[in-house]
Amino acid sequence: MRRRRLPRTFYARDPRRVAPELLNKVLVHTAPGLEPVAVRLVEVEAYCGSRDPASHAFRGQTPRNATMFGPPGFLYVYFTYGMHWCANVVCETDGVAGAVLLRGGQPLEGVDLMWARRPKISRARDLASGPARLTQALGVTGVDDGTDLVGGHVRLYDDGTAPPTRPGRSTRIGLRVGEGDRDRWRWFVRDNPNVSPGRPTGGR
DNA sequence: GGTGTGATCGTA
DNA sequence: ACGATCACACCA
Repeated sequence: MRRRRLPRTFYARDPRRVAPELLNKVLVHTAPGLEPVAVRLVEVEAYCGSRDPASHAFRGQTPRNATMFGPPGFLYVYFTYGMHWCANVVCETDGVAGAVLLRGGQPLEGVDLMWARRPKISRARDLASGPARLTQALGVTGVDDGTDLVGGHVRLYDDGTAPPTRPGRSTRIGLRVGEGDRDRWRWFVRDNPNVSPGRPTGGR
Protein backbone atom coordinates (compact mmCIF):
# COMPACT_ATOMS: atom_id res chain seq x y z
CA MET A 1 0.00 0.00 0.00
CA ARG A 2 1.04 3.58 -0.65
CA ARG A 3 2.83 5.45 2.12
CA ARG A 4 0.97 8.28 3.72
CA ARG A 5 2.42 10.92 6.03
CA LEU A 6 0.92 11.16 9.49
CA PRO A 7 -0.84 14.50 10.17
CA ARG A 8 0.49 16.83 12.83
CA THR A 9 -2.59 16.10 14.95
CA PHE A 10 -1.51 12.47 15.23
CA TYR A 11 1.41 13.55 17.42
CA ALA A 12 -0.39 16.22 19.47
CA ARG A 13 -1.56 13.82 22.20
CA ASP A 14 -0.39 12.06 25.34
CA PRO A 15 2.69 10.01 24.37
CA ARG A 16 1.12 6.95 26.01
CA ARG A 17 -1.60 7.05 23.39
CA VAL A 18 0.76 7.85 20.52
CA ALA A 19 3.34 5.18 21.39
CA PRO A 20 1.35 1.98 20.66
CA GLU A 21 0.01 3.54 17.47
CA LEU A 22 3.58 4.09 16.25
CA LEU A 23 4.14 0.34 16.11
CA ASN A 24 4.33 -0.85 12.48
CA LYS A 25 4.71 2.71 11.19
CA VAL A 26 7.58 3.29 8.73
CA LEU A 27 10.51 5.59 9.56
CA VAL A 28 12.46 6.80 6.51
CA HIS A 29 15.79 8.64 6.44
CA THR A 30 16.95 10.30 3.24
CA ALA A 31 20.25 12.06 2.61
CA PRO A 32 21.60 13.68 -0.58
CA GLY A 33 23.39 11.16 -2.78
CA LEU A 34 22.42 8.20 -0.62
CA GLU A 35 19.65 5.68 -0.99
CA PRO A 36 16.76 6.00 1.47
CA VAL A 37 16.85 3.84 4.57
CA ALA A 38 13.55 2.64 5.99
CA VAL A 39 12.56 0.60 9.04
CA ARG A 40 9.25 -0.55 10.47
CA LEU A 41 9.00 0.47 14.13
CA VAL A 42 8.65 -2.54 16.42
CA GLU A 43 9.51 -1.17 19.90
CA VAL A 44 8.75 2.19 21.56
CA GLU A 45 8.54 3.82 25.01
CA ALA A 46 6.49 6.79 26.22
CA TYR A 47 8.01 9.60 28.32
CA CYS A 48 5.55 11.94 29.99
CA GLY A 49 7.51 15.15 30.36
CA SER A 50 7.11 17.25 33.48
CA ARG A 51 5.20 14.58 35.46
CA ASP A 52 7.57 11.72 34.60
CA PRO A 53 10.77 11.51 36.72
CA ALA A 54 12.40 9.38 34.01
CA SER A 55 11.84 12.01 31.33
CA HIS A 56 14.58 14.43 30.34
CA ALA A 57 11.92 17.14 30.63
CA PHE A 58 11.10 16.38 34.29
CA ARG A 59 13.37 19.12 35.64
CA GLY A 60 12.31 21.73 33.15
CA GLN A 61 13.55 23.05 29.84
CA THR A 62 17.27 23.17 29.04
CA PRO A 63 19.19 23.63 25.79
CA ARG A 64 19.47 19.85 25.48
CA ASN A 65 15.77 18.99 25.77
CA ALA A 66 14.29 22.13 24.18
CA THR A 67 12.91 20.22 21.19
CA MET A 68 10.69 18.20 23.55
CA PHE A 69 8.97 21.41 24.61
CA GLY A 70 8.31 22.51 21.04
CA PRO A 71 5.52 21.57 18.63
CA PRO A 72 4.61 17.92 17.99
CA GLY A 73 5.74 15.82 15.06
CA PHE A 74 9.43 16.70 15.31
CA LEU A 75 12.45 14.54 16.14
CA TYR A 76 14.15 14.93 19.54
CA VAL A 77 17.67 13.47 19.40
CA TYR A 78 19.93 13.30 22.45
CA PHE A 79 23.44 12.08 23.23
CA THR A 80 24.00 9.60 26.06
CA TYR A 81 26.62 7.34 27.67
CA GLY A 82 29.33 9.43 26.07
CA MET A 83 28.89 7.81 22.67
CA HIS A 84 25.29 7.05 21.67
CA TRP A 85 22.43 8.95 20.03
CA CYS A 86 18.78 8.18 20.72
CA ALA A 87 15.75 9.45 18.78
CA ASN A 88 12.28 10.38 20.01
CA VAL A 89 9.04 11.55 18.44
CA VAL A 90 7.84 14.78 20.09
CA CYS A 91 4.22 14.63 21.30
CA GLU A 92 1.76 16.97 23.05
CA THR A 93 1.04 20.55 22.04
CA ASP A 94 3.61 23.32 21.67
CA GLY A 95 4.93 24.23 25.12
CA VAL A 96 4.08 20.86 26.71
CA ALA A 97 6.83 18.21 26.90
CA GLY A 98 6.22 14.60 25.95
CA ALA A 99 7.92 12.12 23.66
CA VAL A 100 8.14 8.55 22.42
CA LEU A 101 11.58 6.92 22.37
CA LEU A 102 12.15 4.79 19.26
CA ARG A 103 13.76 1.59 20.53
CA GLY A 104 13.72 -0.83 17.64
CA GLY A 105 13.06 -1.16 13.91
CA GLN A 106 12.76 -3.92 11.35
CA PRO A 107 14.91 -3.13 8.29
CA LEU A 108 12.82 -2.55 5.15
CA GLU A 109 14.93 -0.59 2.64
CA GLY A 110 18.56 0.42 2.26
CA VAL A 111 19.72 -2.63 4.19
CA ASP A 112 23.18 -2.54 2.57
CA LEU A 113 23.63 1.04 3.75
CA MET A 114 22.51 0.03 7.23
CA TRP A 115 25.22 -2.65 7.28
CA ALA A 116 27.78 -0.08 6.14
CA ARG A 117 26.79 2.18 9.03
CA ARG A 118 26.93 -0.72 11.53
CA PRO A 119 30.30 -2.35 10.68
CA LYS A 120 30.78 -3.92 14.10
CA ILE A 121 27.86 -6.32 14.03
CA SER A 122 27.49 -9.72 12.38
CA ARG A 123 23.80 -10.57 12.72
CA ALA A 124 20.96 -8.93 10.82
CA ARG A 125 18.85 -8.85 13.95
CA ASP A 126 21.35 -6.40 15.50
CA LEU A 127 20.97 -3.83 12.71
CA ALA A 128 18.34 -1.67 14.41
CA SER A 129 17.22 -3.55 17.56
CA GLY A 130 17.98 -0.93 20.22
CA PRO A 131 17.61 2.85 20.44
CA ALA A 132 21.24 3.67 19.64
CA ARG A 133 21.46 0.89 17.07
CA LEU A 134 18.45 2.34 15.31
CA THR A 135 19.99 5.82 15.05
CA GLN A 136 23.28 4.35 13.83
CA ALA A 137 21.53 2.34 11.14
CA LEU A 138 19.65 5.42 9.96
CA GLY A 139 22.60 7.78 10.23
CA VAL A 140 20.75 9.95 12.76
CA THR A 141 22.85 12.16 15.10
CA GLY A 142 22.52 15.41 17.00
CA VAL A 143 22.43 17.43 13.80
CA ASP A 144 19.04 15.81 13.13
CA ASP A 145 17.56 17.11 16.39
CA GLY A 146 14.48 19.17 15.53
CA THR A 147 13.84 17.56 12.15
CA ASP A 148 10.23 17.77 10.99
CA LEU A 149 8.83 14.25 10.76
CA VAL A 150 6.04 15.45 8.47
CA GLY A 151 8.16 17.28 5.91
CA GLY A 152 11.85 16.86 6.74
CA HIS A 153 14.59 14.44 5.74
CA VAL A 154 13.50 12.00 8.45
CA ARG A 155 9.83 11.12 8.05
CA LEU A 156 7.20 8.84 9.52
CA TYR A 157 4.69 7.08 7.30
CA ASP A 158 1.67 4.83 7.55
CA ASP A 159 2.01 2.20 4.84
CA GLY A 160 -1.33 0.60 5.61
CA THR A 161 0.00 -1.88 8.15
CA ALA A 162 -2.15 -1.53 11.25
CA PRO A 163 -0.58 -1.46 14.71
CA PRO A 164 -0.86 -4.77 16.57
CA THR A 165 -4.30 -5.24 18.10
CA ARG A 166 -2.58 -6.81 21.12
CA PRO A 167 0.98 -5.41 21.34
CA GLY A 168 3.52 -6.68 23.85
CA ARG A 169 3.79 -4.37 26.84
CA SER A 170 6.19 -3.95 29.77
CA THR A 171 7.87 -1.46 32.05
CA ARG A 172 10.52 0.70 30.40
CA ILE A 173 14.13 -0.38 29.94
CA GLY A 174 17.29 0.94 31.54
CA LEU A 175 15.78 3.33 34.07
CA ARG A 176 16.91 3.82 37.64
CA VAL A 177 14.20 6.30 38.56
CA GLY A 178 10.61 6.99 37.80
CA GLU A 179 9.45 3.50 37.03
CA GLY A 180 6.51 2.13 38.99
CA ASP A 181 5.32 -1.42 38.50
CA ARG A 182 2.05 -0.01 37.19
CA ASP A 183 3.80 2.13 34.58
CA ARG A 184 4.09 -0.20 31.64
CA TRP A 185 4.95 2.41 29.05
CA ARG A 186 6.96 0.21 26.69
CA TRP A 187 5.18 -1.35 23.73
CA PHE A 188 6.54 -3.76 21.16
CA VAL A 189 5.50 -6.03 18.30
CA ARG A 190 5.33 -9.56 19.69
CA ASP A 191 7.68 -12.23 18.42
CA ASN A 192 9.60 -9.79 16.26
CA PRO A 193 13.39 -10.39 16.35
CA ASN A 194 14.12 -6.67 16.05
CA VAL A 195 13.10 -5.69 19.57
CA SER A 196 15.96 -4.96 21.97
CA PRO A 197 18.16 -7.95 22.79
CA GLY A 198 17.82 -9.92 26.00
CA ARG A 199 14.25 -8.76 26.49
CA PRO A 200 10.95 -10.50 25.91
CA THR A 201 9.63 -10.43 22.36
CA GLY A 202 6.38 -12.18 23.08
CA GLY A 203 5.52 -11.63 26.73
CA ARG A 204 2.73 -9.87 28.62
C1' DG B 1 20.66 -19.05 27.48
C1' DG B 2 22.50 -15.82 31.12
C1' DT B 3 25.48 -12.15 33.72
C1' DG B 4 29.23 -8.64 34.16
C1' DT B 5 32.02 -4.79 32.55
C1' DG B 6 34.68 -1.13 29.92
C1' DA B 7 34.06 2.48 26.71
C1' DT B 8 33.36 7.60 26.54
C1' DC B 9 31.68 12.59 27.34
C1' DG B 10 27.84 16.16 27.59
C1' DT B 11 24.93 17.58 31.06
C1' DA B 12 23.36 19.35 35.43
C1' DA C 1 28.93 11.78 39.12
C1' DC C 2 26.00 9.73 36.07
C1' DG C 3 23.23 8.21 32.08
C1' DA C 4 16.15 6.47 28.05
C1' DT C 5 23.45 1.99 25.66
C1' DC C 6 26.37 -1.24 23.17
C1' DA C 7 29.49 -4.97 22.31
C1' DC C 8 32.09 -8.44 23.89
C1' DA C 9 33.88 -11.62 27.31
C1' DC C 10 32.85 -15.30 30.03
C1' DC C 11 30.00 -19.04 32.19
C1' DA C 12 26.37 -22.44 31.71
